[in-house]
Amino acid sequence: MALAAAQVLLEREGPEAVTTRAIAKAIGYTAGTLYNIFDDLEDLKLHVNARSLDLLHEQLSRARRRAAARAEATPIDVAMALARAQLRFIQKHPALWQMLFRYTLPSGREVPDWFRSKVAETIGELEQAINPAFDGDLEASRRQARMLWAAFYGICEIASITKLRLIALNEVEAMTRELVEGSLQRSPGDKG
Amino acid sequence: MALAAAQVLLEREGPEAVTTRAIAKAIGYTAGTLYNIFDDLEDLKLHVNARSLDLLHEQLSRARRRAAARAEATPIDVAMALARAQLRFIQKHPALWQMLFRYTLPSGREVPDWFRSKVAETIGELEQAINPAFDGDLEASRRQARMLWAAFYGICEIASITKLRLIALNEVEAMTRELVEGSLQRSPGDKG
DNA sequence: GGGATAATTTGATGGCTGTTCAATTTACGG
DNA sequence: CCGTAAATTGAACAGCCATCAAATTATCCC
Repeated sequence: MALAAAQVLLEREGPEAVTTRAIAKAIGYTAGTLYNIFDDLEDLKLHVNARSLDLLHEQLSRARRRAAARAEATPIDVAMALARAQLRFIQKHPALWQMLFRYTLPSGREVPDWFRSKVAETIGELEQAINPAFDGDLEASRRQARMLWAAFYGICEIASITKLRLIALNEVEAMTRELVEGSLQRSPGDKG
Repeated sequence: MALAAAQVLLEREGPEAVTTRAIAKAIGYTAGTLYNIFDDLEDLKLHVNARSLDLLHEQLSRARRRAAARAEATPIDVAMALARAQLRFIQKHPALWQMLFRYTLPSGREVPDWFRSKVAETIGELEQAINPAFDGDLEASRRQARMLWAAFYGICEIASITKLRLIALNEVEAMTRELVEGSLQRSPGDKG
């Protein structure tokens, strides 16, 4: 499968090694053949990202279910379990993570709907995690989940990607805890 | 100046239009000449980013001073003023913002120290803003500032860059307020 | 001013890249 | 076994970054 080969190339030699010729050679074909399967190299990368997203979603889902199974688990506990699971994913597959979110499409191209849905489903795990804290207010839960996920995403990005050394990796968990507790520990209806 | 030409190209035709030939043509030279000034196209982009960062820093600094001048201004107010200033920058110069933070260096290349310092100085504005809330604990203030900035960065990214339609632009301010209040409204020493 | 030296600019070139497409090879059904 | 359909190829095109010897321009000293 071309996607598997692209993924291996991505993880082993970095994003710039994902070229049509390299992928084709890895699966014993020629560059032209890829254009019978995918519209584009961009299209191929999108499908690689879809696989990564599925993998991430699966691991998050597993982590959430395991954390939620404990009777004494608070929404904060479950959210933190999700954060830790995502951190494990990032550390285990840094190249996949990088391609998945830091990659930007050429101007004028849009992310297809089915991909957007995948992302929404993944964030849905966090929504389910914090849902109990919003007794029934699904809309507030959704909003807060997206906010939390985006904020956590930012922390991960600043910490790992650019190697700016602004946030050390061992600070991420503490910062995330601060973030999560700040958002969930106050009573949900509290508008300041 | 080559940097100014590159910036115009970036803002007018997007990141993929920033090529050696295009920049050279814009300033009436040939591609080769750029290599007498910069090591690399990567090096040139780095200097473009440095200019953008200077501009952002200047606008943040102005916003912080103006907000802090008001006697009744709380740290939350000043932090929110900074967030709004940064949002204005992103909306006014989307391409600069994109190149500034979403751009990733080829594997094996590091961000130089002087650039790291610039970023740290910019985040320093937020640190100064929230400093009064941490009565004297500079280290805690620094940590919280970096956390807040990274989280806010994540919200901006998810909202604007990928066009995932997960966060609408008019939700950003409310989410940021939630974020800032959650982090600053609890008493600083409060560890849950 | 003139001539030697240094700095700057160029144009051609090499090795990549994604993408297209006619020609060839392979597979399949009658 | 043959004819049609599908799959694959390899050459080619246009663009990219980067290099470097050659040509041009500027500078300085006499």
